Amino acid sequence: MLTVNELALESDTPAHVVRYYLRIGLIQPAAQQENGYRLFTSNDATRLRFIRMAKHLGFTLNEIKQITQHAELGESPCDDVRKIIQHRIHENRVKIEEMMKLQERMEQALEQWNLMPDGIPDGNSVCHLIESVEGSEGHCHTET
Amino acid sequence: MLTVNELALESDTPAHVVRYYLRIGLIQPAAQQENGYRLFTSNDATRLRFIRMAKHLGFTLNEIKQITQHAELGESPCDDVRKIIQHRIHENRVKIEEMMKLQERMEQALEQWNLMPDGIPDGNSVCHLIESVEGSEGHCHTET
DNA sequence: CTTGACCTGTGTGTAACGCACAGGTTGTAG
DNA sequence: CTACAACCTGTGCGTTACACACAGGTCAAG
Repeated sequence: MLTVNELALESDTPAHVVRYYLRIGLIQPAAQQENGYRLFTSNDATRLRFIRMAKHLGFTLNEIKQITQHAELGESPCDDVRKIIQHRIHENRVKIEEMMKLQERMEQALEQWNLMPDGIPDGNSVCHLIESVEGSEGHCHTET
Repeated sequence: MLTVNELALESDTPAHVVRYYLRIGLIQPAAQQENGYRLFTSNDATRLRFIRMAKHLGFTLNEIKQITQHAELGESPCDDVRKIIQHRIHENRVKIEEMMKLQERMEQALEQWNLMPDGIPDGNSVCHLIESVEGSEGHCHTET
């Protein structure tokens, strides 16, 4: 039987992360000591390693929870796994594009500001640098 | 004097976002009705539009708070603004790179899985697809 | 006066931890 | 056997930027 710390070492996971996973019910202790300390088997270490793999692949903890619950019932989670990854690939592509647009906006702004002096704010203006950025009035919506 | 809803319309900001900004003290009501309703001036609409501009440029709400507080005291926030953007540009570049690596991992996995059938989980394995992914054991750390 | 539509402030939930705290445990020295 | 320090334990709260729900208030129409 392993303590939280030992399980953390065994599964190459920070101990506070193990405790967090316990808290949200992603893993459960196999037993409990009289003083409240939680105990685990090497099986739990295997599961934790699985969780880290899945996270590394972009699965959320909730999705991982679903997957392990399916697996626990003997149902194959593979179909869901494929669907989730496909969805995540699309999602991630959109996010990356958004961040690249932001990157461009920031770089353009910084370059533009190189030619501008600092200013003292007055009633009309908070920071003339930010207010000078082009296109800050034209856009309108943000997708989820 | 404007109500929350009118301020939201005036500044092109969703009303629930205005309420959130009020909650965290990013904006303050100019006055208050007897029934607790908060009231604003057109100056507040200007400030809200500034906030939206800054957000669009990648500033966090906390940073915007600092900036407006500086401006309120008559100090120029421009120097901080330049520093923050520089920092954010670097940060964002790192994040984008991480997300592109994740994208590659996900795409490689999905392709690899095309050749694999679904599997029924047993005691040793939760999902053989995820467990089959290469390199899921080799890495070790994540930066903040 | 009532009905209905709309608006109000506020409590809570989200993702995935990070940090802090009070108390428990273990090892070593005296 | 005791004193003390180092470490470990569970848990509460804070983080970001909202989204949603809810009970109650306001306003115009009829």
